[in-house]
Amino acid sequence: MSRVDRSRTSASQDAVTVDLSAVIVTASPDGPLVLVRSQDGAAPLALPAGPLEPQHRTLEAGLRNWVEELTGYNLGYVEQLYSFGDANRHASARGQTSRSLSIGYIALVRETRPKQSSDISWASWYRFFPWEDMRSGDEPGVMTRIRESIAGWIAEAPHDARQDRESRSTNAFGKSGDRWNEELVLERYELLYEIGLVPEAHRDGAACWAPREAAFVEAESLQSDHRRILATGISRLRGKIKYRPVVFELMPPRFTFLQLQRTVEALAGIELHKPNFRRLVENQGLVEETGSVSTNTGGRPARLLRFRRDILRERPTIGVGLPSARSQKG
Amino acid sequence: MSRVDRSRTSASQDAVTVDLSAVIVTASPDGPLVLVRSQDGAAPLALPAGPLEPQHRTLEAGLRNWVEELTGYNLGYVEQLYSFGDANRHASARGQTSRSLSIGYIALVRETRPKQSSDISWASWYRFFPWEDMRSGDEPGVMTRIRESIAGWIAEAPHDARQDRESRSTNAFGKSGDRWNEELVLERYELLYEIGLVPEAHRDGAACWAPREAAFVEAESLQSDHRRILATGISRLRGKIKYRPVVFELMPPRFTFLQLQRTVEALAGIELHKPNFRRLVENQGLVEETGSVSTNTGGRPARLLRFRRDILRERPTIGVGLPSARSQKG
DNA sequence: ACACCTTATTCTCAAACATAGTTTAAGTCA
DNA sequence: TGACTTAAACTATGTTTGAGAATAAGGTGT
Repeated sequence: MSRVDRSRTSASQDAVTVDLSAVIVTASPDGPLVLVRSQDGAAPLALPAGPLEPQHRTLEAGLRNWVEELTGYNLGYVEQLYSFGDANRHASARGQTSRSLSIGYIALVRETRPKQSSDISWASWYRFFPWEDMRSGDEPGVMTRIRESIAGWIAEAPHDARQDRESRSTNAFGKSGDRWNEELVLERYELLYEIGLVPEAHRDGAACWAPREAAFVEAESLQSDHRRILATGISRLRGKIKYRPVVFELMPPRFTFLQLQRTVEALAGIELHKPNFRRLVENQGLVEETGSVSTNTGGRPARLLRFRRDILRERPTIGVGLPSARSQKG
Repeated sequence: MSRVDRSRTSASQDAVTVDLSAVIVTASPDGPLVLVRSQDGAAPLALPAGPLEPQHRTLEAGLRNWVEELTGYNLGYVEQLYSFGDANRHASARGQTSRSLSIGYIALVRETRPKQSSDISWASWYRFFPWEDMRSGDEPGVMTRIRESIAGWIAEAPHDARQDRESRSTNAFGKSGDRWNEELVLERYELLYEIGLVPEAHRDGAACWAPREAAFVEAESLQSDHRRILATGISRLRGKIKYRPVVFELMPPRFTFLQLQRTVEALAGIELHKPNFRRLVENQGLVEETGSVSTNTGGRPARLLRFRRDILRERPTIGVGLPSARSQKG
C-alpha cells in the first residue's frame, strides 16, 4: 500500500488547515520583547500567525514570507519550535471537526523600530509570565504568593495525590530559596494553570483548584494557545543560549561585556556573576575587541566588542553559559 | 480579520495531508535498532508512518494509535521531532501542489519480540549511517575513506569556496584524530550527501561532486526523506541522554552497570571509560541496587541495578552524561 | 588637586568535576 | 591451584566553576 491511495478525499483524512505562528523576539534595555498583535475590542493579544500558502516552498519560507509581509521585519535566526494540533483547537461552528494544525516558530530580530501598522507592537514577555523574571529576586513578591498557593494546593490534596503534587511542584519551582531550572517555563505555566492561578478564558472546562475569589497572579493572557507557544519559545531560547551563540542575534554590532551580560540575564530571568561571565565568554573565544571604548558607562569606560563570526565554523557547540543548573545533591 | 474567514475552500490554502512518521528505537545487545517497514519489490525500507485521522484528539495520540495498530508495540517515551513540509514532498500526478506535511516523532520501546506482520522488522540504525558508529574506532575503515573523499572535495573547490568547505567539514567531522560532536548526525549526513558519497535515489537533481564511479560509502537508504528524519532522531536522542534519564526506557527492569554503559555507548556511537561512567551514574543517584547479582558476566558477578523512578520527580535535568563534548580549545 | 562615586577588569582560592589510569575483589574454567 | 575475566574501589592530576577581593580608570563635586 502506498500513501497516495489515501487521498484527501478519503474519509480517513479530515480537512486540515495549517497555521504558522511565530514568537518573534528582540532585546531592549528593559528586557526581552515579543511581537504581539492586538485584536478587535477587548480580545487578548495574539502572536503573529498566518496560514501556510501554496506558493511557499518550505514551512520556514512560508513563515519568513508571512512575517515580512505582516510586519516588515527581516527575520534573522529562525527555528521551528513545535507543532500543535488538537482536534478542536478551533472547532468549526458546524460541529464538523475541522482540524487546525499550528506550527510554532521562534525568531530573533535585532531591529525594534515601531511599525506603521497599528495593531503590531512589542511587549515584554514577562507580562505573560511575571514569575519568570527573577533578576531581582522576588522583588514584587509574586513568587511568595505563588508558593503560598502551591502549599495550599498540596495541603488540600487527597492523601494519595499529596506526594505527586509535592514532587511536581518542586520539579517545576525548585525548593523555596533554591534557584529553579529556568528552562521549565512550560511546566511552571501548566502547573499554575492547573492550580487555577492563571485562568485562561478559552479553556474554562478544565479542573481548577483555586476559588474564583482567590488572589490570582496578575499575568496577561494571549489568544487561544499562544501562551503555551510563547512558553515553549522562552524555554527553547533559554536552553539554546547555553550551547549555541544565539544571543548575538539580539546584540548590536558592537557592545560591551555588561550589555551582553544584561541581555543574557534578561532572557534567562536570573542575575549572573560578572567576572565569571566575562571569563566564560572570553575563554570560549566568542568575542573580539574592536579597539574602541564606550564612555557612557557611568564609570570606567568599557571596551567595545564584536561577535567573532568565524567561531560558528570552528566549534558548533558553544554558548554563553548560564550557571549550568548544577546538580544540587541532597 | 480572523482566521475563520480563510476556510479550506479558500484559494489561498491548498489541500494538506498530514503524515505522522516515527523513529521507533529499541536497544539490543548488538546496538540500537529502529523499526522499519519493507515495501513492495526492491523499494527502499521506510519508517512506519500513517495519516493523521479525524478521531485522533492530539497529534501524539494519533501517532501512538497508529503505531500500536500497525505494530502492536506499546510506545513508552514519545517526543516530537520536527515537522517537514516541502511543497513537492509528494507531488501529485496531476501537477497540482498537494502538500504533504510530515511530523516526525521519536519513540522508545523496551520490547523487541518480532512481529506477526511480515513487513515490519528491526534494523540497526548504523545500517543507514555506518560512519556514526565509532565504538571501535574506525575499525572498518569507513571514516578513512570518507576523510580522503572530503579532502578531495576541499582541494577541488574553487578558490573562494575552499575555506567554506574546510570549515564545514571540520565542523561536522572534527579534525582527523579528534572525537567529533556526536550530535551532528544530520549535518554529517547532509555534507556527505552534498559531496555525493551517499547518493539518494529520490533527489537526483541536486548537485553532486563525486563521479558516479567513485567508491561510495556503503550505506543503505530509506524511502523519501525518512533518512533525514532518522538522522534527526538519532541526534535528538544522543543529545537527550546527556541531560535526561531516557536510556532507562530502553533497559530491562534490572541491569548491570556494564549493560547500561553498553547501551549508552551504542546510542552515542563511542566508547566510554568504565570507572568514570560508573561514578557519574552513581553520583547522580540514577540507580539503586536490587540486592541480587548477575552471575553470567564471565567474571566477577555484577550487582543488578534498577532505575530510581523517583529521581524524575526530584531533579529534571540529569542524564547519563557523555564526556561532555569538552570545549577543545585551540 | 583631592576625595569619592561609578563601572571595568584582573586576580585569587577553594570546591566540584573530569580524565586516565592502577589496584584489589570475586567469580568461572581448565 | 593457577589463569582468566569482569566488577568495583581507589588514586593522582588537571580543568572548570562559584564567589569574592583587589585594582584600574573614568567621572563629579569641593
